[in-house]
Amino acid sequence: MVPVKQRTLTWNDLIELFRSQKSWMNGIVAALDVTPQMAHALNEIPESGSITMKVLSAALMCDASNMTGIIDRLEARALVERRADPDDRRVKCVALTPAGKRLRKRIDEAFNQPPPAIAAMPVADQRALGNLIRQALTHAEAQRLERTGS
Amino acid sequence: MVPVKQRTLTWNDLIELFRSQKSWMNGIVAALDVTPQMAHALNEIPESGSITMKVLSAALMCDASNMTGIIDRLEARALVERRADPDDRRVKCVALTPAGKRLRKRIDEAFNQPPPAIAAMPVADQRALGNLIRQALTHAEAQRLERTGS
DNA sequence: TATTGTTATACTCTATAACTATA
DNA sequence: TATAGTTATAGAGTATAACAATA
Repeated sequence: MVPVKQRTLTWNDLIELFRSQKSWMNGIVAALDVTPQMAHALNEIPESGSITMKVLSAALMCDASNMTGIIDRLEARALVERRADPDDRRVKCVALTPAGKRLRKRIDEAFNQPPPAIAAMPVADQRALGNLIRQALTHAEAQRLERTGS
Repeated sequence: MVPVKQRTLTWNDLIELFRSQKSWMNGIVAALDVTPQMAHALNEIPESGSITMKVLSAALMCDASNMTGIIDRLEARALVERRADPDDRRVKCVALTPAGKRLRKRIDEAFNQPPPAIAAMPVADQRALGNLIRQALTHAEAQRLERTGS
């Protein structure tokens, strides 16, 4: 009877799981012929309508200059298009093209699956894990608001 | 009474948590004046003794040519040193310098803490999460062996 | 003056291919 | 021939600073 370790979840545990599943995820995005960041950006652009560069770079938590490059690459692939904002001519609105919408849907489906290491667990554990992680996400969001919105 | 969502853990949940905690982690490694990959490499080099470039690149799941660059940067900072392997002159052994050992210890302590979003949860939940994630890690390792060792 | 987005620049990380030196 | 590591190269992501257009 091996005693179960009763330790809290550390950053090391989390990053180790993330790294172990990275090649699975890289394979999925590579098969769709995009990079992880391009996939993330596509996922943040609404199915219909548009999003500004500023909001997009906040969602990807990267610098605005960085966002320019990622959207450049998506635009070169005709997956998105930049539009002028009629109300404020400084602002650029990014919208999905039909091809972008199709790709976004495929990415969305792939990323809403459990990664292989999770899928190998009993379903009850997968659910317990899902509930706990989503609870952690609410704390993360609250802490983010505390940092930025004070 | 809001019903709790009973969904399994998806890749989207996991990556969202990871991204939300990334700036916290980036802050820690930046304060220690290393990049995340440099920190990871330092953590894989044993406290005493050495590790070969090949084993190191397998641990970081990156190409060998990539490993050369990361170790170059650590060596330029005098945190590690390359030694010749007396048994096989093709092999390079990487070992920590005294400064590397000190830094490795600080990294190890930082990464064995729960990230802020986890630390905000009740300790019982943190432990449950730790046990479930470490269970997932054993599945990940089994799947890795299945892929490579068959 | 402040804000949105871009350009210029520099560095890290990433992989592939060609190479050196061993085995 | 095969393996360990490096170099050369190219592309992607990252941040900072300077800039243009607009508010």
